[in-house]
Amino acid sequence: MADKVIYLREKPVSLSPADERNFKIKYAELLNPAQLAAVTHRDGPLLVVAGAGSGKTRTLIYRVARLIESGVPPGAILLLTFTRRAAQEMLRRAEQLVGDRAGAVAGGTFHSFANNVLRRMGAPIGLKPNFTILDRSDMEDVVNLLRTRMGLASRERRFPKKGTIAEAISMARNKRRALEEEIEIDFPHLGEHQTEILELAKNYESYKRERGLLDYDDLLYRLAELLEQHENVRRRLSDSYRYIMIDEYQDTNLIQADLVRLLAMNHRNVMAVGDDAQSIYSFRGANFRNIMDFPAIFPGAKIVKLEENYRSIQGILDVANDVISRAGEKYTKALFTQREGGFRPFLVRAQDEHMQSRFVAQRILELREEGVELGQIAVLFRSSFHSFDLELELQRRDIPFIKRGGFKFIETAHIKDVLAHLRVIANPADAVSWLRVLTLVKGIGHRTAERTIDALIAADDPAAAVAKLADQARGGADGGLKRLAALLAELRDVQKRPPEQIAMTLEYYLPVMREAYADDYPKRERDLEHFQNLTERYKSLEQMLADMALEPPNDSLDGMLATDSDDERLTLSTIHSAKGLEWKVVFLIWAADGRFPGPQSVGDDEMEEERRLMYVASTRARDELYLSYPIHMFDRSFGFVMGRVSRFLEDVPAELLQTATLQESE
DNA sequence: TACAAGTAAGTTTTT
DNA sequence: CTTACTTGTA
Repeated sequence: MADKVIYLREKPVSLSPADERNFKIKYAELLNPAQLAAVTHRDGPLLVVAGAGSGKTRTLIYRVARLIESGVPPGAILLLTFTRRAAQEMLRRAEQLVGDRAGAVAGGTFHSFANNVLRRMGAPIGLKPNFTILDRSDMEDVVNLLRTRMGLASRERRFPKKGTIAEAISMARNKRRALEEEIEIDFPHLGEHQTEILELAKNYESYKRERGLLDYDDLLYRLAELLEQHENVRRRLSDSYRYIMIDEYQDTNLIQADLVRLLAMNHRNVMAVGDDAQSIYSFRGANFRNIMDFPAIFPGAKIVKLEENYRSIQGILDVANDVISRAGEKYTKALFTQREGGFRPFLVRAQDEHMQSRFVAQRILELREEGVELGQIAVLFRSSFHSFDLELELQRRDIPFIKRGGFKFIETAHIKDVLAHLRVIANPADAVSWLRVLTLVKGIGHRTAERTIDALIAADDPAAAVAKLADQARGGADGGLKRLAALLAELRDVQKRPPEQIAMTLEYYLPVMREAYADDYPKRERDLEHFQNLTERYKSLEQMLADMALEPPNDSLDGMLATDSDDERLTLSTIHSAKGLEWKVVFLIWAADGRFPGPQSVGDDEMEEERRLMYVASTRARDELYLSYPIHMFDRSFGFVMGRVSRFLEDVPAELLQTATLQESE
């Protein structure tokens, strides 16, 4: 941004019909009236309540194009979306409309935006640009460390485990509650440990602050802190991003809504797009009431509703509308479509899980015969383990697939091990990674590692400090420490690029790994190879590490052949990860009570969210929708029990669904 | 003090 | 299947 930009802001620009001729794109011909109203809106707050498949993305893209065509510099537009993938996809489509200029639009998730701003401008609140981002399992590592350090582990009453504590701490922050209150409301069974947990949470805060560590929640909170306390920073950001657009607004939480308010304080040019009926992230503190509250935060906001669905045929929409119509909460709109079609969604009863898998695999093969590409088909499920049996069946039949959501291979121990070595190079104060790196050395356990870490952090040259440790080491740890010192020196010495640094780390780590995971190291080696390929393109270590924490590649390798392109692969996905996507044919497996909704959805609010999930799942389908469930399902404590169809489908009128029972052929 | 092996208990969704 | 904690051995 070299040129100085002067903004004229006396009056919102209102275009008379004649002015339309100044635009290359014929907006009025390409958009319906509601979409057009949203796209041509220029200054001031705008809320777009957009139903599933109503052209929400299209509206955002055309608004970006319209702004650019009106002379707004692309760099002054900030597009906050749910995943960076979504942002990139939007910008790609915008580029098709207005050309390369769209590439300069800023975009990403709240977290990645916060990361960038804090690295660039975080100094006033005491942040160094090389801070480390802790993902959830890093956070748990720290909690665990403090738990042992505080002597909370061995007591008569079992102290809650690290995951639960981390969950409570994070949830409190996402819902913007005091931890006491959060424990009382969502974790009443932890009440007896409250004093210790509060103490631990306090230690966790100072531990992070002292070592330049930020967890996911810190990214948002510290950005808010920066904007609130330093008006000059806020002004600078507000001046550079003069038009802010937020996708999936129903899934933002209070702190994110607050960030929007702060960023837009100086110009109020905010466009929020969302669907209250599709809010599925309240477990992360998201609150769909943010949508309703938008006009209160931004008085005078214009509201546009998009209700026409362009995605699904009427038969699919009828089922989806019926599911959501039984919700306790009344939603703002009902979808309609002009896509007629004779297909009614199938409700398929299978004898057991394996039969369900065979049905899905068989139908997919038939569809392929009919000319439907695998890339046009998806299988959705509530929890990622629901697809295990199906994955085996797909492999058996050589159907290539890609799995999204659930398991992240970046979180497996071996990948985290490799990353830890690079993280201590990027931020030598990163105690979490030091702990990992040191305990990997043979002869060093938690005790020794912990005693040593503070000295390492204080040292100017960590590699030399490790070498010194090797000299003093007892118990056969010296050899391992020497090799580690050599690696660290090598990694630090030259300004190498991530791919080389990873290659060097692997040379050191692979022998260590073969010993540590003697039983399954071949699989882990393949993972590491895949990981190496993924990181090939990175030029900066910091960028790579930030990406790995914020946008981890979460595709599983299983069932994926190197030769398969995206079009030739079936998608398996959790419903959460399918958000915003669509396919020609969608299968929803395990539509059974006890799986979907799961056993832990007991409260009314939780059940409402499960219902919205069912709505999201069914509205992903364009032409065909198959809902299936097994009537015999395995339960840990009861063995095989009778399965029942999901309560959300139970009351759907019979004429809206075709029911089918699977039969073994002779 | 480090670590392997064994027992027992709890299991969703994501940045 | 993972995590927490105990016990036995070097």
